[in-house]
Amino acid sequence: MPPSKKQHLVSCARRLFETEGFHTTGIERILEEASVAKMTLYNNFGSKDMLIVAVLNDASHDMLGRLSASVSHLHDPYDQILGIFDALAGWYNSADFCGCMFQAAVAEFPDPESEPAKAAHAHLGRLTALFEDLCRKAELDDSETLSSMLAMIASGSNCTARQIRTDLPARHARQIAEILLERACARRLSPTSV
Amino acid sequence: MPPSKKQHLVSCARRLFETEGFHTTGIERILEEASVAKMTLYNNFGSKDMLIVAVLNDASHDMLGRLSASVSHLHDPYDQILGIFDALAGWYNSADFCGCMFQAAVAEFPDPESEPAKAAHAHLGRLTALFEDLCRKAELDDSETLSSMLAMIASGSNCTARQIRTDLPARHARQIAEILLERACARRLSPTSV
DNA sequence: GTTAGAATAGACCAACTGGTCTGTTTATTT
DNA sequence: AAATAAACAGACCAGTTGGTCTATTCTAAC
Repeated sequence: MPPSKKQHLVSCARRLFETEGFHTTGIERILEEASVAKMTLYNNFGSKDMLIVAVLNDASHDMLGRLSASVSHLHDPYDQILGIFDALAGWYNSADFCGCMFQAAVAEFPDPESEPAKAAHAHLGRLTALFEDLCRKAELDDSETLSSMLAMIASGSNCTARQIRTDLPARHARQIAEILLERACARRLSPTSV
Repeated sequence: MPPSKKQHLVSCARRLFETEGFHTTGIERILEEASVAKMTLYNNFGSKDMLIVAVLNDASHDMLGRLSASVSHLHDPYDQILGIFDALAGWYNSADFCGCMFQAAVAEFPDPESEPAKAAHAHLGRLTALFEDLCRKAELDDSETLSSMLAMIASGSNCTARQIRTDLPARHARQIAEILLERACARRLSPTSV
C-alpha cells in the first residue's frame, strides 16, 4: 500500500488481464485480488476501460524500459537491435509468459476508436520508434522501412510465441533481423550493389 | 436457408465475431442476425464455444483455400510463396478486413486447453504446412525452418495490418520473404558459401 | 484535536450473459 | 394422408456484468 493504492491496483489488474483476458476478468475479481474497495477503483480511474488503459500504459512503459535496459550494455547499436530479440527470447522463457498484452488488447477491442485500442496502438508506435532510433544510430539507410520491418517481425514473434510457448520464434526472428541488417549494412558500404 | 441453416448460422456468426469480437458478441445478437431460433443453435452446436470452433474451422478452410487458389495459376513454387503475401495484401485492402480471427481467438481464449484456442492453433499448423509444402516443391533446403519463418512473418503482417490498416505490412513481409528465399536458393546452389 | 480527503464495506441497480424447457408450426419422407 | 424430424417463438432461469450510492472509518496535515 505504501506505493499508492493506485499503482497497486494497476499491477494487480495487469496480472489478471494478462493471464485471463480483459473481458473475462470481472471488476469484482480485480478488487478482491487487490483488496481494494470498488469506489477506490472508480474514483481513480472512472471506468473499467480506463483502468485497462492505465494497465496498458504501465505495461508499455515497463516493457520498453526492460528492452532498452537489456541492450544498454552493448556499445554497437547493430548488436543492440539483435539484442532486442534475445530479450524477447528471455521473456518467452520466463515462467509467467502468456503472450503480448497489446495484441490481446487490439483483439479484444476491435473498435480502433476505443481507448484501449488507442493505447495499444501507441505502444506499437513506441516500439517502432525504438527500433528506428537504433537503426539511425547504426547509420543504416532507409531506417524507416527497416524499423517497420523489425517491429513487424517482433510482432510475429510475439504472436507465434503465444501459441507455441517456446523461444524458437524469437530465435528465428533474430536470424531474420540479422539478415536484414547485414544487407542494410552492405548497401550502405557499397550503394551501387543491389 | 437452402444451404442448410447450420452453415448460414456459421457465416452470420463469423461476420459478427470478426467485427465485434467473440466475448462481446452475445448469442442473442447472432440469432437475430441469422433469423434463427435459439434452439437451432443449441441443437446444432451445443454451446457458444462450439459455435466459435465451427466458425474458426470454417474460416480456416476458407482462408487456406483462398490463399492456395490465388497462387495456383503460378507454376513456380518460388513465386507461389511470394504470391501468398500478395494475397495477404489484397485481403488487407478489402473493405471488410478487420484483422485475423485466429489471432483474436488466441487472445480472447488464453487457456490453451479451451476448444477455440485449439482450433486457432490448428489453423496455424495448417498455414505452416502450406508454406512447408511450397518450400519443398521449390526444393529449398531446411524447408522446416524456412516455413516456420514464413508463417511467423505472415502472422506479424496480419498483426500489424490490424493496427495500421494498410497493405504495407504485407508488402514488407513479401520483401523479407524474397530475401529469405533468395538466400535459401543460393545456399542450395552453392552449399559451400555461407 | 480537529478537520479534510481518501478508502472502506456493502447494499443496490438495470442490463445482460449463456443456457434450458415447452409447446407449436413447418417441411420432408413414406 | 400420416408420420418423422427439424425449426420455430418465447417464456424462463440463475448468475454475472459494470457501475452508483450511502454511510462509515481510517489517516494525514495543520
